Amino acid sequence: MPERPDFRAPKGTQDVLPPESGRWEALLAVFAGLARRHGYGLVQSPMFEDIGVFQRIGEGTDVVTKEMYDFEDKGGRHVALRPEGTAPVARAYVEHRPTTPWKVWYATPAFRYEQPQAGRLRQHHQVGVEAIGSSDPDLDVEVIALGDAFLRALGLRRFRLVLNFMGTPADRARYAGVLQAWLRDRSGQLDRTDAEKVEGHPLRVLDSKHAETRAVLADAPRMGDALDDASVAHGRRVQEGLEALGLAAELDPTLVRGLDYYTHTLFEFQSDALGNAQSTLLGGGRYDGLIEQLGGPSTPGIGFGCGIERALLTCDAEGVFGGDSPPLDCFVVDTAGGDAAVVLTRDLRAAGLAADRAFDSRSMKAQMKAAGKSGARVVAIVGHDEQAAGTVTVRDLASGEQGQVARADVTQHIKAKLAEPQETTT
RNA sequence: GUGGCCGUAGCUCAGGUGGUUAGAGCGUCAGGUUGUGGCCCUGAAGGCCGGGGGUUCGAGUCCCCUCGGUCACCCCA
Repeated sequence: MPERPDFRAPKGTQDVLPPESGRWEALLAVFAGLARRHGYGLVQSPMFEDIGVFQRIGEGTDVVTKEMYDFEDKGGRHVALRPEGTAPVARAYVEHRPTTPWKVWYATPAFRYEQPQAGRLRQHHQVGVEAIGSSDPDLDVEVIALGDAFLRALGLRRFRLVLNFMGTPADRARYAGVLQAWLRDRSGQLDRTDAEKVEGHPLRVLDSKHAETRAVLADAPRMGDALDDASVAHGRRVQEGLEALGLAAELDPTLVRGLDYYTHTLFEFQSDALGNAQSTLLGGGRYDGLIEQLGGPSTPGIGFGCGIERALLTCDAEGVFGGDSPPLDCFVVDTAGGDAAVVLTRDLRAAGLAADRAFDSRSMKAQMKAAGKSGARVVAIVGHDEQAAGTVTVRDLASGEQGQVARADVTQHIKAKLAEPQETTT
């Protein structure tokens, strides 16, 4: 006996099917609309890049060093599936040199080889924006406000905006050195896993969850003290702008993000709806050195990414952004066979209506059941009687009223009927 | 990558201490109404009990391995 195949979606991936996928369509439409109104255009770039594109941006990060899906293609090129959305856009900017400020948005899968759990997948999806070519703090404010507007448009309310400022790459390096020296002297008091980070990534120790470490950190040197005057002014202007828009932000000097390229403004929208482990809904920041690292001229940039699965999970937790798919306008029931249903359904659709029908010559009762389940407002019945008389029976599913309409007038009649306020009786 | 918990029809689940043909609700299909949905009634289909190995006269129930999910760590969206 041959083994029966038993294929499943790969570990850490999932199929999104109707009706759940209706929420994806809606979410994407919300994001696309907001991006357009903010002056951002869509960018579509490859799902994989030369692995160097990603290695350049995160030499010390887990996302790049441990979690990448990389492989050699048949031509011997070492490529990687994108683990995040910013680097490919930055690479495209360097390649094409569009005029600045270049404001773009994307919706993309992202791949990371990690241990999956709810809200953390090996293939997840993000919507995001990037704005390249301006260091104006007002742009930071615009990007953050766009993130806020998006979450609110989904109906989310129970989230908070957390901010930090890293300063210039030089500020950041200086602070990392100071912090590292300070932590070295106290490595015995830190949690063991945190102590191991001191040499490689001292900044990572900052957002530790371990109580021992947090106690030590209480009087560690602050990042804010390491910033130069211009960096301080940038941060202040961002905070003023957010305030002018009525956006409450909480400054957290221990906020550190997983990609190493951030400078100046760093931000996250967090929700505790999913528990601590997956609290970040949307995160981003400025990356003023990134374009240069990818071979372009020194060019500032800022952006964010938002995880779609996580956003939807958070919507569930808050009981918002439900998945009511738009109902059908008309369902065609056919008991006579022949071309009547084929042609009528086409005509309804051509007239701009959402129309569907039953197949497989099912009984009228079964077809009516399907019509009811479809949520259609009206049913158009074509049977022997109608075909003989050159008419169609049009039934209003909510009221149960029905009548004969001349075949030539059906689409007009149904359109007019749909324009009437919906019956609520019976 | 490490550790805990879980894995029975499409879905949600029930199946004391191992014992004959593995059950329910919902969903699906058909009939009750030979051209009329929702409610109701009747019936049917649908299970390598995640997979493999072992213990046993006998395993959905016990043991081992494995795959998947989930939670925590880690990391992050």
